[in-house]
Amino acid sequence: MKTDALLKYISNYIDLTEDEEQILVSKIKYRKYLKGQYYGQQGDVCKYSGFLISGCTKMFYSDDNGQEHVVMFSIKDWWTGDLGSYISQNPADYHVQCIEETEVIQFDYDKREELLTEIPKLERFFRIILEKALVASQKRIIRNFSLTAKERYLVFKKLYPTIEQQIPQYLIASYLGITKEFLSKIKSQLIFEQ
Amino acid sequence: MKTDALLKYISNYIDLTEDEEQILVSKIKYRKYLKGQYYGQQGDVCKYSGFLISGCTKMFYSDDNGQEHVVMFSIKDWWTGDLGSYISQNPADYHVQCIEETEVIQFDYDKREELLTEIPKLERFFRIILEKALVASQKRIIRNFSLTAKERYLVFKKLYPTIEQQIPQYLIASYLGITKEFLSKIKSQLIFEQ
DNA sequence: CGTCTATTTGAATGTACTCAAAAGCGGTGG
DNA sequence: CCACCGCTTTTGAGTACATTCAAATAGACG
Repeated sequence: MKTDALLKYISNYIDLTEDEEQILVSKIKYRKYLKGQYYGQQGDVCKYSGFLISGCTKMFYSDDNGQEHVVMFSIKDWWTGDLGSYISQNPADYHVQCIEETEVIQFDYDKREELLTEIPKLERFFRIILEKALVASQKRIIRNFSLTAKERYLVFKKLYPTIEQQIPQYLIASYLGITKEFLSKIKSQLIFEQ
Repeated sequence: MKTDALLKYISNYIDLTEDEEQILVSKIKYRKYLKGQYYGQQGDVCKYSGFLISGCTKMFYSDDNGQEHVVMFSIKDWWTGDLGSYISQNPADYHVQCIEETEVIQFDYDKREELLTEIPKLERFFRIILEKALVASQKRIIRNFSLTAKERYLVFKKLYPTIEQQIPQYLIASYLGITKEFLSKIKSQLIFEQ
């Protein structure tokens, strides 16, 4: 089943009975997106929070100069969608686009609310993963401040070794907060140093 | 009561019965810290998550060059302590220090676990505030990338108009990811522009 | 093979940093 | 009330890290 990956992931944090798993499965849906397809757009309300089964998405922001800034990538066993828009049901600040063919399990906003009421244990599940996500986000802020671009790139490679193979370099540059040209220079410098 | 501020804050998100409020109050404790006092240290396990009643704390990181980087400030109606250390009960990455006399309501790690078991509704409360915190953290990442130092300073002033009066300038510079000298230059430039 | 997109390279520029020194400012004591 | 101390902020010169813009090169796909 397509939902197995999600159930297994949840079981790392809480124990669901078979009945509860059935209720859960009845309120979520599987969906496949093509490469390049938008999961959600800046300005639209984010209707679904998505759990990735396979593939990769980028969440990004287009600034006033038309420049794109990648906020985050999502891969297998992580979540996608503009969380701020999802929880408030207000227009999204970010675009979310699939970098490759991507399979997700979707939580409709209303359905998730129902689920949280019917299976209060899920509150605990989301609370725990949000704590972890917040910690990771804070660490990223610190890295952006205290490390040079080169160091940030090396940390990125260590933290997410698989992502680098999945996506073009200019997106990594954007995620790291530098230009694609400069990342290219960093890489050639690293080769030279060896 | 010193705990009223917390109860009122919680009531924005969930409804507790009087019994539940009593259980809650029985498991938390009030504490006052002096200016300059450490709430927690890098390397030590963060034992208490703290809800601020008054005052101000900074969470910061000392990098390899001995430079300090402010990760966040906490003021009234927000939380303090190294969350990553608290949730994992591993040594903290950050120092947390009181910038002025500060009153907090403390959640001991074990007591909070008990509370979450006895009052499952609290899972919901924490889930909701964590969602908001994560969204804010992501927005900060984007601001750091897409805005210049000057713009970041102006946004900071708008978002947290009260903090600027509470703390020295060099801490704001650190929070913004710039040197104190450069923030000083930005300010003189802004005065000149008017 | 040609086209489109992604990456690399180089020169000029800019934003923010370092280091050093001076000025401001609040508190304490004579 | 003034002088002095410690701490914070300001100013300036020189520098470094990263950007912009332009052009060349490399890769992927039909």
